[in-house]
Amino acid sequence: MARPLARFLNRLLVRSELSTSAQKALLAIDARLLEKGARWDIVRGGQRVHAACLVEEGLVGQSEQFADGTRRTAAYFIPGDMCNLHSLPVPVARWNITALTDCKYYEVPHDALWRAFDAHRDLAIALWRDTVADATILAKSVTVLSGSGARQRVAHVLCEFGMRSEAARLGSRTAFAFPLTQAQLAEMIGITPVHLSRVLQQLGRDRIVTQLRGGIEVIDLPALEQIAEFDPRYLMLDRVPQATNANP
Amino acid sequence: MARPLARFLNRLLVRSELSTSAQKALLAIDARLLEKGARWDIVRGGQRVHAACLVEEGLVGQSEQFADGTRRTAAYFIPGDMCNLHSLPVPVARWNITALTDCKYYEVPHDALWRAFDAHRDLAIALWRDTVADATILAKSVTVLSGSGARQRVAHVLCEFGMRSEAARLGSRTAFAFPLTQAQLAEMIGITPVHLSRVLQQLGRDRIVTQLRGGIEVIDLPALEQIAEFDPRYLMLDRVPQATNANP
DNA sequence: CGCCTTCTTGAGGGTTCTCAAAGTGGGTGG
DNA sequence: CCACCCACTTTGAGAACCCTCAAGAAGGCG
Repeated sequence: MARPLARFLNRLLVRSELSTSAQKALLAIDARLLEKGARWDIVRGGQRVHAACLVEEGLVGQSEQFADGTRRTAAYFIPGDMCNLHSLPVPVARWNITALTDCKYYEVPHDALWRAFDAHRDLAIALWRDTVADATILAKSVTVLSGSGARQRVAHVLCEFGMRSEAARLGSRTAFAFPLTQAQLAEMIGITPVHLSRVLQQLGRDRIVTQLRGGIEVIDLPALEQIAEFDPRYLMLDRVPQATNANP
Repeated sequence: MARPLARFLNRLLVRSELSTSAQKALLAIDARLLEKGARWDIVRGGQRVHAACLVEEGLVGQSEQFADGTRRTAAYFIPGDMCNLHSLPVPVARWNITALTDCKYYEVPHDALWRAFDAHRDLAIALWRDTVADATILAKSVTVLSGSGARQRVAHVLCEFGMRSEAARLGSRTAFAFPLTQAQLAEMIGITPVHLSRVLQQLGRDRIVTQLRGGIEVIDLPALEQIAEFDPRYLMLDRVPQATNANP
């Protein structure tokens, strides 16, 4: 694609207004497209990072390795997400960035992003805001994990994944690709694969969701959202009021 | 105090180098000191926010209200933390900011922060980095909640609270004020108060921690850190390499 | 066809929850 | 100084949820 950052611009525009000059500056950035198989570590914790990773295809996770060798995934990223944007202000990685499935991603050099950051105040704020949006999703994960049982956790992640897929124009909130294995999903929501399998079957028997090959179809979205107590506002998919205070 | 943001500057300096002019600009910001009792909502979700809140005394939480009236706290803030810094790039609150104990805090007007942001590039990056540090703590909470039992959760929050208290010069990592009730702590780590009580007693019987009046004393820090699998690097308390790419 | 990964099913056990009641301690007013 | 009240903590017993272990079924790919 001629404009590697096209999808990322689309994501930024969901949450921020951007001047045409800022948009052009972003689209002018060149980036290398890489392709890796599942379980490839794009970044390892401790590394000095010089580029951010823009997911183009597949799914990427932010995970941590524990003493016993198991991994725990704190967040996932879909195409259009800059999974590593926080590496710009914090260039030493504290987390592993790992391909959860086969995937393609762009390596966007930090210095190009810094130049855009310095040249366009609205873009600088949009980038900051984007990392805050990711943080809000993490905060939501904390409350979901700390306060609900397996059925609600599953329902919530399905609601969120659908909404994010729709916002990224990858599908609709009721029918979307879902390439994770049950083992991966189970680990993300903090239950065992065995129990996840049972919960998904129950949701199927209740005629709320069905699993297709590598995809999810939500049959009864209101019911699913009620189980999840899903309130999509935390995703910030509406354009929030701008920080209008201009440089005096 | 003549310089309301003195503690916040201290926190920023833990993670970022700042030019003396940036430091002066920060210290020159004036802010109103407010005092509120426990359970006071400093900010309610949905509100348009015009000031960030710098905790001066007491504990502040970032929480969400659920349909059944219960609250779930995703993060806590200690003196020196700007609990609301993300409101600068995202001025519509998505969370409640609530006094967990009686507390004092400064209301730091957004426009003053924006002026400092615009005038000092290093400060702008330090502010961004600070919100990323908060996000990293949230990510850590996700992995702790999704992957461990009650004993490890308790151990982890005690380790983290100690380290953060020490970094903020409020105590040491083995002896620090801890003004939360067991009910509040239980809700934060996703267990019931009843069970938390039992876990704390067991930690006491094992001679690992003792509870004082409104405080914690860690008797056996290595044991506690082992239970928690605690690795303090995620707190970013060492000064990370600067993003040195200057404006060309 | 055979192997590999993934998903499913079953049974038993452990952790944590719920509900209820009693104990503790600080603060207040008599 | 004592009595009372309130919020917080502790204790106990039974139940629910989820985990562990193990084995079998299903699907993709050589």
